[in-house]
Amino acid sequence: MRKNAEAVSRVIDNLRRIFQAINEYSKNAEQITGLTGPQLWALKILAIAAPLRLSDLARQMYLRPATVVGIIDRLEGKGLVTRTRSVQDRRAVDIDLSDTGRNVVSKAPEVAQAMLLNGLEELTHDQFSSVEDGMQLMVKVLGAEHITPQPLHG
Amino acid sequence: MRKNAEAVSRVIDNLRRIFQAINEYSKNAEQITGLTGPQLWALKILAIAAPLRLSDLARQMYLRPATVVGIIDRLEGKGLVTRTRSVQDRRAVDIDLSDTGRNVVSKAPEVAQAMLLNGLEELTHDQFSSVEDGMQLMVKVLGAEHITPQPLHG
DNA sequence: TCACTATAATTTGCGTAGCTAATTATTAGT
DNA sequence: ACTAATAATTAGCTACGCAAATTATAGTGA
Repeated sequence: MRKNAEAVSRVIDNLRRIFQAINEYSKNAEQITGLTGPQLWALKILAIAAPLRLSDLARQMYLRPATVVGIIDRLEGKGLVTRTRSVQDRRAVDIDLSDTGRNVVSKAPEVAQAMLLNGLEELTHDQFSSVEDGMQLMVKVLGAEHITPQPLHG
Repeated sequence: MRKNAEAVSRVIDNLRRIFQAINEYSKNAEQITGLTGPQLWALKILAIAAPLRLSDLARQMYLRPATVVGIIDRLEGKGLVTRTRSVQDRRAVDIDLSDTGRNVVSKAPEVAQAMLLNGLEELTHDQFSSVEDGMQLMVKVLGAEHITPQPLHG
């Protein structure tokens, strides 16, 4: 179906704005928490699923174990995370949040999340429906239905 | 206005999917072109505005000049970009695309862009209107109206 | 039981990116 | 002519991300 090129451009520009906004919130969260994006991301996953084996955490982050070792090293150095050799399988290591780690992650700004929740609440029902339908269609257009939503690390 | 919590969750999940989809296209583009995200991003900006002073390029990338020096070093090493000392101000350096650079950037997958354009074209007018309105509102919710859209570097 | 293979985490070594602070060269102002 | 400001670069640091090699443990088959 033929469409106004300007309208299409507007949509793409808005998508770019959204993408950048999320990135900006991410950076902001890093400054506030003193943690890098990947570090915060690991903590968020652990907050949901800890304790986790290092390899499982790596899988959930779509990273190689070798990479996650470094991230966990730094988080352990900050006392936010603990390593425990598994008893059943002494090759494996269980990563868990420390009390301070749990504390940090609970206070970590939920990225756009908070602003999003508030903003969405302030829309009228019709507006909200537009957002709902529009986002749904956008996911389809991007072929992103298959994607399991991950935390917007920030 | 009170809303169905599940509906709100769905919207946020879809936003996450969109964010991840863009990131995945980015990674894909990196593999295809053999260039990293920042390198491709610099090229795309240059494709629009070259020649540019290094400091101006840095400004447009929201990076420090010291960082961009490294990126340009690598692009120059690959023969995609040229450095020319400015005649008017011999402190300044003009960065320009080489012919091969122009070639590479023109063939670089326009990220989601191509898929986006096709996908959007296939929507009905009503669906497209939903996307248009929904994205517009989302930008508002995120407070992202002020953002100048940058290429989705990938 | 012994040998072999597979698996989990780690180490090593490399490249890229991002920053600040210091340095060099040039321009502009007084 | 001297000084201050500006443009790019260099030096030195941290963090990611990877592949390949290493170490320790589990499991399996003869």
